Amino acid sequence: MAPVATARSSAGDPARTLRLLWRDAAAAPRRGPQRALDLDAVVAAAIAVADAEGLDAVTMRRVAEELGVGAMTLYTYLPGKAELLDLMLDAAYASMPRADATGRPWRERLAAVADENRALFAAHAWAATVSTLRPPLGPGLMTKYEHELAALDGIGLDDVEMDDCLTLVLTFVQASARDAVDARAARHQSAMDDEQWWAANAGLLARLLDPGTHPLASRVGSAAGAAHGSAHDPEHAYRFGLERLLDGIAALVEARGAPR
Amino acid sequence: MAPVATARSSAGDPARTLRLLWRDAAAAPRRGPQRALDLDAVVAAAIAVADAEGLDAVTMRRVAEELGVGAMTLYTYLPGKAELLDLMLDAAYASMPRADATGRPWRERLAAVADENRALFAAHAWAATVSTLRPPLGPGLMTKYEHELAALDGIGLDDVEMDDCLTLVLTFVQASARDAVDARAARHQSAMDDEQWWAANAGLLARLLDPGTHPLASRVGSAAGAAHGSAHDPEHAYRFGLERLLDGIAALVEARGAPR
DNA sequence: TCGTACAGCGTACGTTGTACGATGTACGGG
DNA sequence: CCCGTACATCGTACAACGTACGCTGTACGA
Repeated sequence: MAPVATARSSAGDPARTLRLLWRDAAAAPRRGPQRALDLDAVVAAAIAVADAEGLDAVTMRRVAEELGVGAMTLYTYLPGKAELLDLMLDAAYASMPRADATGRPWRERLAAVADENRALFAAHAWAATVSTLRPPLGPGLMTKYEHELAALDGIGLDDVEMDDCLTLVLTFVQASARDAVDARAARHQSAMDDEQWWAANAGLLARLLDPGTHPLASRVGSAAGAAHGSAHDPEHAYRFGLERLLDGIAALVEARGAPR
Repeated sequence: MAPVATARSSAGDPARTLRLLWRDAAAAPRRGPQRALDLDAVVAAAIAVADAEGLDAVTMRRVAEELGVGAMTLYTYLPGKAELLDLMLDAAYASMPRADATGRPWRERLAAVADENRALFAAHAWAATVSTLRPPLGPGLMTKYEHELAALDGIGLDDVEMDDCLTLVLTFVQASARDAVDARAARHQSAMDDEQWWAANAGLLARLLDPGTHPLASRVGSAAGAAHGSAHDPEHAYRFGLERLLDGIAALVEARGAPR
């Protein structure tokens, strides 16, 4: 088979999850034997496995093995795997380098935000596969959110529009990054990279697809295939899409009669 | 735990997969007992299960049970689950209603393409979770591709740009739809819908987030939360994002000096 | 008529998250 | 100083998953 798991986070009690994310010291126990590890070590080990071998390799057994403990020991640090994913993601957010771009034009600032997120997904590809519908509301995300909103501050948008524009850019960057993850997973599982896959299929498809009934598909499909060497080029799609997105946001900013 | 599987397709031999997608009759056997089912019945059963209970419920055992046969019987119709996903997706593409929009302005045509895809994901939410990096190159996709390229034909873009713009729109619609799937899966697993989740977290977060160090996050976050009743509103994000995207593409079309 | 190609499928294996309960540790009240 | 108890650790077990293997029975071609 060939599944690439994406996982959902935030499954359990919100208060408990927030206490973990913010490392609430009051939650620490008083009696009993000393703990061999701490939460940061567990999260770091999980991230190391995910970076090296993908999110599928992050199993409770594997992370425990990495730390030299039994699988069930992890459950004394965390309620379950969903919370581990929340903590991994918030830690990844916290680790992002954030260049100060004050004074530059908003378009440059927003492009930098997109590139920073693209770099995040390049460093931690697994992060692109985690749903952010219910994001980990930890210190890492909050710092990231504050920084990214600054790119959209003072250009004439209201608060909701600022959030809308940021969401749009981040959704796009994440969607682009998922393709890169899929490409890696596909290569790993089928021992065939995208170019080989496309080369194997393009010839066969040419015999099945009638250019008479599908003139545009035949012409444009082969033009795009030839240009990218495959059915899809994630790098090109990112650069092209980001420019269109910024143009679209510029139209909104101009409609609001903005300075800078 | 809380995984929402997305699955990869196109794992095996490309020629075999294409023969299945295009229902190559020459691949049918000559001797042996009569078959109780056909490929279309298997695919239809799998789609029915996925529509009703999500892609996670589509297991080989479950689909077989739905058809009144043993699990291993499916392997006489298909090489494996990856091919089943390819066939499901191509069948879903083939089933999309396609209104003729010739004569209308390109922006309306492209918005219609986006809405048609959004409707696909509304009818078959599971389709949004399948990677399309290596799409099922079957008749359903080819018809869809031809139809969608027509929306971008004759407006001054070259072949590669037409494919780029279509890819951008489809990537965006799919990313939006994934959020809707995640929302449903989250509700199913945590017995808490997005508004309840946000209500439970917003109050707790307010005590952890310092408005002094995170002024924008506090202000914009609560404005957006109040506007949507949650951390994220997929429906609003779709409408907002599509308008920006079309504006961005319009800038490209104008730069090419287009008519219509 | 019968050899053989094929359909159907029962069983089994290795993998997952995690519930349960046994065992051992070390703190705090007497 | 000492022991009850709260806690850490983790071996075992279970119900899923995809699918490899090999057996049984069918029906076509010679």
